[in-house]
Amino acid sequence: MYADIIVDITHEKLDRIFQYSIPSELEGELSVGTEVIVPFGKGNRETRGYVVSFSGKADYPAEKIKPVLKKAERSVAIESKLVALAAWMKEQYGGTMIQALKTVLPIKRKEPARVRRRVRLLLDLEDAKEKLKYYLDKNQKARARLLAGLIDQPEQDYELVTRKLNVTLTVIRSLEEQGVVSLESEETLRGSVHYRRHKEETLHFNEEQEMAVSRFWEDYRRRIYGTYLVYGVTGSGKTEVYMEMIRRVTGLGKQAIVLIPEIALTYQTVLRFYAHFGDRVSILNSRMSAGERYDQMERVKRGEVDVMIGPRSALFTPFQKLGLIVVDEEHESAYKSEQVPRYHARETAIARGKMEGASVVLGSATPSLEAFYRCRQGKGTLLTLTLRAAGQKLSKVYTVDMREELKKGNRSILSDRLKELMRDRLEHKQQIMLFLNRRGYAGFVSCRSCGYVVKCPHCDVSLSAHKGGRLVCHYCGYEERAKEACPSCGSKCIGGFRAGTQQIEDIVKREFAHARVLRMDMDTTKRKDGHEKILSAFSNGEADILVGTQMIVKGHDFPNVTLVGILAADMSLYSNDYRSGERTFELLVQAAGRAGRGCAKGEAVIQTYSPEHYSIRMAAQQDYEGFYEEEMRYRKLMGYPPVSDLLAVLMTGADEQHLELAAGYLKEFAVRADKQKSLQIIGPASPYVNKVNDEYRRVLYLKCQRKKTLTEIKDLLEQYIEINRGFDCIKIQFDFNPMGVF
DNA sequence: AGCACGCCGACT
DNA sequence: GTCGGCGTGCTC
Repeated sequence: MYADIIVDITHEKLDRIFQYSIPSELEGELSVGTEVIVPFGKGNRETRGYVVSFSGKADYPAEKIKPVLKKAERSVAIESKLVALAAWMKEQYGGTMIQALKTVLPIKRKEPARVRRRVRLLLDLEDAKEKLKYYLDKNQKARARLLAGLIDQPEQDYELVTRKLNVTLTVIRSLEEQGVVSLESEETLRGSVHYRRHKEETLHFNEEQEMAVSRFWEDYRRRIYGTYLVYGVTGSGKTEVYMEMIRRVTGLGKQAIVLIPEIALTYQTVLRFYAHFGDRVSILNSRMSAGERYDQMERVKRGEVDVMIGPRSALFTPFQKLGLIVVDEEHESAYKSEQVPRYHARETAIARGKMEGASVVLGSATPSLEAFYRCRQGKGTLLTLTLRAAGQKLSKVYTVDMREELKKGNRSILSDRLKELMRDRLEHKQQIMLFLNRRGYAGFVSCRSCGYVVKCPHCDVSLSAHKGGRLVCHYCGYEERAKEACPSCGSKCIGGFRAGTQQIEDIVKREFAHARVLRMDMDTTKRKDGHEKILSAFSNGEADILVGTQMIVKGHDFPNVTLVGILAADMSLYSNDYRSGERTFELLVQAAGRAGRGCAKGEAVIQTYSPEHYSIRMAAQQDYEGFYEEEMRYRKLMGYPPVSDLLAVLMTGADEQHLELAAGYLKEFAVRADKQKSLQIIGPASPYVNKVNDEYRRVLYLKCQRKKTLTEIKDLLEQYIEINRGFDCIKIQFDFNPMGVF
């Protein structure tokens, strides 16, 4: 038995497995995640390492394998807790332990900007020149190079010096010993905000909010650390509830993590947290460089931070005494990682909470079926907020059947009802949002005469028209110039089929000549801060109408918006995706919730071709539980999550026939491995996007009532793939309860 | 990252 | 010959 160990995570060259034997006194003492001390390198330096897995045979000359020295002290336990979480993630979501560790541990990359190591000349010019002459005389080239460089500029960056002057650390060290130079490392931790808290802002609660907090606190005081779902309609003041919970938990000397989907982190929210917790708050976002993130984590380790706010990666903040994890907008698909391990931050938060004795609070106006189901099963406590905090009414929602509009002879993309309401709002100087649900519908280019669609030569998807006559593949980045004529039939009638925001903007401008219209989509937010700029412009009343895609729906408060138009509600409904009903409902309710956040009452118009569909019906009534019941019936019938668990096995390979064959073998193996016949196996099938980057793709779905069985089968598949030569040139990824179908 | 090894010019 | 600087490659 050998222990596979990763040493000293901080260096990329050593980021691989080293095998060690296990001495008899440590037998049975080690497990995956244990932090150990091992002898490493020529001098058998004592080095920190983590047990990552165990193997029966050595992949390395057995006589060269050294034994593990000892277990590391428990003192630096944060890391080993996170390693244990990584082990859980690996087990749950597949992939290698290294991949899991990399997502969990903050890796100190070669970041010149961070630990600025500087080399400084200690001698004055005279002495230095003399010394230089001496080195040149003695033909000590490297030393001379370094010194000459420093005479030129007496203080330089370590990275720069080593690279440009081609000297190694050894040279700098020897000059340091001679007192010629000094090597200094100054620590500048960026990203720490200096914010003076003026006064403790007092929170005002209504009865429901009060109830939610005290229900949570009753448990917490009795050391019951559970999972809670704050189900609160838009505007019911969930953030205040979180803040009060955090205030109480941090009051006990514990720390809290707040996860937010990237897009929902508004400046207003940030300020509120600062106002409350001052510079004990730290904020992470995905635009930060690796160095900046590392700095934040350093501050945490020094105990300078109590509250960490950020996207899913903030979940791995190395707090000593983690007391609470909040997952805001828990239903958001951004919480599912797109990279291996494809973890879901909600599930992983619950796992971490259990491991470290922290409570987990999920929050949403449209909870995921997973979260609500969890409460129904008694694995979580439901805390409901039905009232808008400032006492406003919920928006009134109209559904317009667009088929009827067509019968009436209205061919416009705007229904009569919507136009009428828009006119009214413009008269009253109130603002309007028009939302286009355009998922999976990104302006492809086709021939009007023969129907030819321009596709990417490397991927099985159509190219999207971008500004400046470019056609771009969204999967691999391939680009070509827009075509003048159809390559298939030669017709000149080829062009972008763009029922997009731009078209709507034009129509609106034509219909309402005096209205000021702002558009927000991929094109207009490309530039840095484009997103923020447009939103703040709209917020300041610089426009009457905001036209946009999903991004205008998330998390922003515009008090003067009293009308929301949803132009094509069912566009996301008819994909073959088992989550499409849920996603449509979510989107509609969130969009409708944007209206009437101020004092005036809000209205929303849902335009649809399928008003009878339960997702749309229930959204119009803003009836979450009604939707939940309907949707759960469907999931139960089909055996989809959260009733059953679903494991997608995604296989990619350059040779389609070989891939087909391998996929078939894998399925047969799965059938054989499923001893109790409790699995339902679907496929292998060609996914919707059949080819990406010249690699073909196949997908196999495994459904099972018991999650455990599924992870066991996943382990067996991983083993089978590793042993079998036939899978050498095929990449396999597991996706546990995927966000959609492939 | 840190350490040893081996190459190469310089000095006894 | 041998000493010391310097680049290179390896670490279970």
